[in-house]
Amino acid sequence: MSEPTHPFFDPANLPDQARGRIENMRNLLAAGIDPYPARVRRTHTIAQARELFDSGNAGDAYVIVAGRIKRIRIMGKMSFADLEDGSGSLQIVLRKDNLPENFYDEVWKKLVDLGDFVGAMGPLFLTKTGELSVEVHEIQFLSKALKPMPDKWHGVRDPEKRYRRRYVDLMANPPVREVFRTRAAIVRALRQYLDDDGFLEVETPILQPIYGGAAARPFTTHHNQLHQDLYLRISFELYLKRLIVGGIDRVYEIGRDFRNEGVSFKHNPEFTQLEFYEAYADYQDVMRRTENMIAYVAEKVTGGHMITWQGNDIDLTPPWRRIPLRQAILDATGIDYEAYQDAESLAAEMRRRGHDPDPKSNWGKLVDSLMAKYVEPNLIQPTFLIDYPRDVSPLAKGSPDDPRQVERFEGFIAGMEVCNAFSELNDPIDQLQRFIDENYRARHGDDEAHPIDEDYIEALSYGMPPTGGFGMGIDRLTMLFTDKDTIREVILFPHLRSVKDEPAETADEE
RNA sequence: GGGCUCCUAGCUCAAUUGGCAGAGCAACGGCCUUUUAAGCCGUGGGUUCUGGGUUCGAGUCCCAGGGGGCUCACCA
Repeated sequence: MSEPTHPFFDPANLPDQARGRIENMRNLLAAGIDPYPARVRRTHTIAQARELFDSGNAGDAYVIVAGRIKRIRIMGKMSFADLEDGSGSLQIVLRKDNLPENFYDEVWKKLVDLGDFVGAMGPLFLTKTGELSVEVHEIQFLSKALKPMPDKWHGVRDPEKRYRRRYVDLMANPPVREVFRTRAAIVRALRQYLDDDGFLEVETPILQPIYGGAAARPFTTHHNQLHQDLYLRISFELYLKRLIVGGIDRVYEIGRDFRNEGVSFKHNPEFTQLEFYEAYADYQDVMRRTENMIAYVAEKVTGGHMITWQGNDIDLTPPWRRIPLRQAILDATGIDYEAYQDAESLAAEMRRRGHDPDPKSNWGKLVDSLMAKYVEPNLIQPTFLIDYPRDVSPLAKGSPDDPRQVERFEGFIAGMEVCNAFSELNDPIDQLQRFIDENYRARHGDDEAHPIDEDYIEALSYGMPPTGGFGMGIDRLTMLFTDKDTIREVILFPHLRSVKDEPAETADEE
């Protein structure tokens, strides 16, 4: 059994602790002990062992528990160690007298390291101080850890280390696991809610020849055999609405979107989205469903409707506040955007009031920037802003009484946009015109504008019933329920720049 | 992309005005059969992110680069 020649395990490259652990592993092999056996005869998870003892039926029967050694306390001829598996942790007690000849001194004290996985066999008992423990008569190695564990008390703090090596974060910082259990519970509750209400879960293409459904720049990729450029989807919207056309009246998808844009505390290049579409519903129906759905999730995850986020107590009980966007911006800035019918006059008014509008913005984007800067951060309690400018909503249905507005809302909690929804535009002629407008913008510098999706127009031409559509970021929702202030804490492997192993040498070359 | 800021032992963190690079945990050696962040005695461990520069002397000051964090811009 020769070891590979690779710098990774070259002792010359290793810190002394890792070197010592590899040495211990070799000594195990030399003693005829397999450091990486194929299986363990585990009889109980740690939680099951505790239940067994609590039931009073444990008696003197031997159990075998297995897990990672988190702490060791050697008291001479007797040792205590804390064993941890996915269900909890349990103390094991070793006495020199209870173990095979020389095992205690030569193997346990010398070759076992913190972080190793072992199986421990023996009866359950209570120590003098009342700690449930296994009185160990036999220890089996399950997996040797060749790297030292982080600090047993402080864990690992450096965010870069935590995100790049999330496995270390998870093993050293137990609360992190809880975040991802909560995240799973949220997704489970959403599925339950929608499934119970007759929604069909589907999966639509991630690789798309034409991207759309959101204002964002895509990632581009290429299919070699077909000589075809493809995009990673930025939304599911246009595919899900094709399914509405096809007669699937209630449909949803939970999956990954990819947007080629900046990274921030609430933006990751790939993120998880829920979208649902409901035929014969409008945005008012969707609003009611949204607040009920999130309240349902809150009940499932927390048992109630109250959450605390960064010190703010937030009440998710329906109904949520509904404020027309126009009113919200008027209240926050004193600007009634309806009084300024084009970008030039609105921008002028904004400048008059001391704002600094982006000169490239069209009217809709100016309105949106006012909302994002002066309204959104203050929407701590759940709030729907309703009735948006048509300019920024190329897929939403116009309001019957105001051609400049669409039937759209966004939901805000804790100063963050968590969802976006509207009455879907189902007039294929209107939709085509909007695509043409977008395409014009795209060719004039707006790199987030939509390309024309002719097949989507084709689909609408077969007739799509009045439909309410909805999209929500699962990551942001998880931030709320786990009281985290950055999206990186709720994504297991958030995007980070890769570390170049090449020194700066190449930088100066021409 | 701009501004600010951080990067020191396996981990968590110190290091005065530029003056021998330290502690706790972890590791190694010893004592210890009821500990639970065990304790006690002793020992080793550093490319101070990388590369230049200033200086008698650089973790510290300057320049360039890499990575992280915050923030602004951007991101409906």
